[in-house]
Amino acid sequence: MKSNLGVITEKLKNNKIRLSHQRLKVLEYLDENRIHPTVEQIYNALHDEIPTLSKTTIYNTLNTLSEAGIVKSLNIEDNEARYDIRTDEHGHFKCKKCEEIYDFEVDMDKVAVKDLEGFRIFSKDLYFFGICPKCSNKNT
Amino acid sequence: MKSNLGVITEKLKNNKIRLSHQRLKVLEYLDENRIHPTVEQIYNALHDEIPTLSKTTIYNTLNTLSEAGIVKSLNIEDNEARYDIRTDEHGHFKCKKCEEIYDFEVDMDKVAVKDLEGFRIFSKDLYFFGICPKCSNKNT
DNA sequence: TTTTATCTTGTAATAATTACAATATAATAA
DNA sequence: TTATTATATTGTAATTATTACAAGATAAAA
Repeated sequence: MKSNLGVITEKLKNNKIRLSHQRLKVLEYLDENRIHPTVEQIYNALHDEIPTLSKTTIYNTLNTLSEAGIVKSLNIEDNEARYDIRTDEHGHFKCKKCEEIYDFEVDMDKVAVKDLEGFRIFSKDLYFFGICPKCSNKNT
Repeated sequence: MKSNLGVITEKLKNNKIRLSHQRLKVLEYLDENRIHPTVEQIYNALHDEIPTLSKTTIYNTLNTLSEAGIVKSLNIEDNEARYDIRTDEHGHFKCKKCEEIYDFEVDMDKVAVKDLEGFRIFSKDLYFFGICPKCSNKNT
């Protein structure tokens, strides 16, 4: 499976963000692990390869990248941010049992929305909660 | 404007939750101040009236009430929970300028959702972000 | 290669939330 | 009403996520 390093560096260059080793590794990790990881998870995954890596760097990197619109930060429960390399409009389903987060396609324009005349809308977050098929089948 | 103390106590009794002074005050505050407040805001508002009130109590209360489905906790940005006494399905718009949160009506069933066959869905959170009309009109 | 602006790192600070034990209180029974 | 008891409240301390900051390191431009 070929990595998307080319696409990643291109995105950074377009946004005039320096191509540091750490930034590339964080983005590569997000690209290859579509699990909507927390900072902790990213840190644990990259720490072996980059022993000097600091958690502050991951926070700085993700803040820079979300401001540039290259990654999307998710505030889905638990007061711990998660990060998604997909920035196109889609929904997130979180399983209450296994805690896994699934992407799903959604047509936000079909949401019937009254009460928002005169509101300028920049972004839309849609979170569903429930039990995923895997956990539904694991019943006692 | 008559308060809904009757409705509130009824809800607690139905859920076998004790009618403590603190719980009633927190619920009354949420009912009369539809601003989706943080724990901090609730604490500041009630502290004058109940000088011994502890922040831990507010956390405990809100956790109990959300588990019972009497209030809804919102994870809308900033890693600081907000609380809503409305528990029916509706969306939340957060203004990026004034930080105010607005309710809006939404028909979630109209959201075209593929990819969720076999998923049992318990709840749906919809958050919009942008600029509210008040702030749009405050332009330079 | 040199320069310089910016990044990374480690530590310390901040902020939100929870754990816990002692005291207080609501609900129940007498 | 009073006594009992299970549960709630409180204050403090602990935990966890995130940010602030300054010194050293590095990517990009000259």
